Amino acid sequence: MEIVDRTRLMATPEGQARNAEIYRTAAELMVEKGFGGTSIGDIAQAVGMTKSGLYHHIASKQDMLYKIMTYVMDSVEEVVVEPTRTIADPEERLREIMRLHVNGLIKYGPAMSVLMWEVNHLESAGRTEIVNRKKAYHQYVQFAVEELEAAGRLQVQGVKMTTQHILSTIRGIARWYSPNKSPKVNEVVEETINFVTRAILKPS
Amino acid sequence: MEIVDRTRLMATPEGQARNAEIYRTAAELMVEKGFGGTSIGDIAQAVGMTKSGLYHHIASKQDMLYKIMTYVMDSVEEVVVEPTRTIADPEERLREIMRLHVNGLIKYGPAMSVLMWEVNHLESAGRTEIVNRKKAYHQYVQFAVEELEAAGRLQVQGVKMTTQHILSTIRGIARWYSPNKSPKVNEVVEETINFVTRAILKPS
DNA sequence: GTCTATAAACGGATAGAC
DNA sequence: GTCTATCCGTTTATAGAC
Repeated sequence: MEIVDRTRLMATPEGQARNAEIYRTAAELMVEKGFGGTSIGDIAQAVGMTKSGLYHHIASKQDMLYKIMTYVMDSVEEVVVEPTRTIADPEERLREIMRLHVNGLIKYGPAMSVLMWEVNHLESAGRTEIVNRKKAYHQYVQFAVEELEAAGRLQVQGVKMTTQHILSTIRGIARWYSPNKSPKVNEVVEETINFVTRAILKPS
Repeated sequence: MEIVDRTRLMATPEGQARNAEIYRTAAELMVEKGFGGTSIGDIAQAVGMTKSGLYHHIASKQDMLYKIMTYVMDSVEEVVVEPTRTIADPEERLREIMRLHVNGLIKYGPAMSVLMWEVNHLESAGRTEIVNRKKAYHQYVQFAVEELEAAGRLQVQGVKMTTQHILSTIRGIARWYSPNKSPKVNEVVEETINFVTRAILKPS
């Protein structure tokens, strides 16, 4: 099941395939070596170009980072938030959010990792924008937890800390999961959902 | 309750106070801007010195990173692993590991964050060494989970994934916890332990 | 132990040819 | 769309004075 078209995710507004490869490679390098540790030269070399050649495709290193984050954030809103908005039951909604979030994490690992861990390197307006969108997503998850608490189905005291723990567990997957290895995606998804729901919900 | 003397943690072998300040400041900057994004000039400025002045205290930027990680790793082994080795019951041991780990995380936040997230920037021999020590700690935690499974007290299927989720939850705290804010350290410790134990243990 | 000065390399980014 | 050549600021690191 495709969550979203892979090309679209990393495409620039012009939507060219070459750009997709550039941004994907850049994301991979940034995850491996950090934004500051990844030079334009590194990226150029990885896609088989010179620095100047690369600059034909990008505006600046900073803008690259912004574009990667924008497209991933778009995807999260499109494939995680939108499809779950209409789920009335908070437990079911939270389960679905987690399922889609983990699936996206695994499919678009590097770019999502950049979004999660390199926001500090964004500058000025772009930074504010991405930070706000990330906060909004956090709020969206927290809202489900709040509804669970209001319904008396939450086992824990702190809604905020609970939300943090849920998201930490999910984000952590990006650090240890490697494709083509033992646990299949679906196992990871299911066991993560079980882990979290057992942790936060009253036994039914 | 002091986990370990703060000066000792970041002291160089010579054990001078000035060095402690330098390494602590360096760790803070590296957490904020990443290893690659933090220059020797930044660190020098933050401690009120020139770059050359700073080089009297350090061998190289790379060596700084290695020293920070070594001392934090030493601390983890000393204040988390050693005091829990003799606890026979795996559940009690795991609880105590989590308690001490979270406490250390909060007390020595920046340096621990560097250990957790900047290992990729270590080079050659030092990198191998630190990576192995981190693996050993991971194994130590996983062993408690394995013993719980052998005793039939584990509710989950995968020991490895469970260990990852436990450590993700703990490490995540470093990303959202800010001192002098609402949840007191002890609340964080207790609720985190509850979160994890509910997630992984069969109801007793 | 801290400074000024400087070396040597690398960084992001641009101009202009093809 | 990719290249060579180049600009210029920054980076790590050292030499040597005080």
